[in-house]
Amino acid sequence: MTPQRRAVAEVLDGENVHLSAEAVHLAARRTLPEISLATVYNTLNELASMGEVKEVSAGGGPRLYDPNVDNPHHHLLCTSCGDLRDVPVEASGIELPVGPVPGQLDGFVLTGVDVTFRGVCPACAASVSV
Amino acid sequence: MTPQRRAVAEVLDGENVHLSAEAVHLAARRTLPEISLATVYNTLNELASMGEVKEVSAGGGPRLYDPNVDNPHHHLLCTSCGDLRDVPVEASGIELPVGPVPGQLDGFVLTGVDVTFRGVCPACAASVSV
DNA sequence: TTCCATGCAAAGTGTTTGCAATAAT
DNA sequence: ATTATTGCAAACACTTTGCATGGAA
Repeated sequence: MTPQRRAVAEVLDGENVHLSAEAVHLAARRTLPEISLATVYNTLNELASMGEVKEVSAGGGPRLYDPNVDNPHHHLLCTSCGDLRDVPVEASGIELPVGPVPGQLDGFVLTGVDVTFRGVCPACAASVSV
Repeated sequence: MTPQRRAVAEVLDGENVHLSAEAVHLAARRTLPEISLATVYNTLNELASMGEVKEVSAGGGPRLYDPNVDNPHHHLLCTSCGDLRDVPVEASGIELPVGPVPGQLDGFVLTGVDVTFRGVCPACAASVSV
């Protein structure tokens, strides 16, 4: 556990709006100014393969990193500014299949389901109408 | 309507496995060998903004293009080979909210919901176990 | 000493853009 | 003649990789 990894982990910890690698880099620099972007990428990839963090691809932009891996949740993407936040499952009107998913899926071995709501956040809606 | 656009449209038409821009380029070359990749990108972007095609971002890989914009459906992504195919809604065990979505979503104006199942396709499962 | 993580810079992917040549009205 | 579209190549955004350095066991 190096200072760099700790810095990256601290940035992610407790976030509910998900960050890009560059945003993580920026934030991590506040506590560790000499950390490099490559190290942030490497660390994020390690965290992802350890299952500490989940990579989510939002629209066409950069990959975002979601530290909330324990509570099942959906995502809410602002297609205007790219912000991606969590949505509690019970607020979404969608229920995930509880049991094993039906075999209709062509013999796939399923590992998960992602649900992403797309829309325009209040801030963007306001700035468009101005 | 130029030959290039027709070639791109023809490639996409009727596909149920979604293609990357490069795959579209490759396929379009079969009928129009001189078509350029840039034109494929331009055309795909136009089709997308006209609503004839939907861009979907699969994992970290290239963007994929989904010509099936009329029938609501989910997606099934093989995280091993990157293949993305349609799933009929009724085969998924997930029901999309029918009415207006609850106001719990922080005042977002919703434009859609994407549901993506992740898993490993039979072909990849077989080649892993070999 | 041995090892691994870092930082930098270069290379790699995927996508967009500037511009001259071309084709259509 | 005017306008829009193409192809090419260069630029661009994001991510990964190679390699020399430096710290920890």
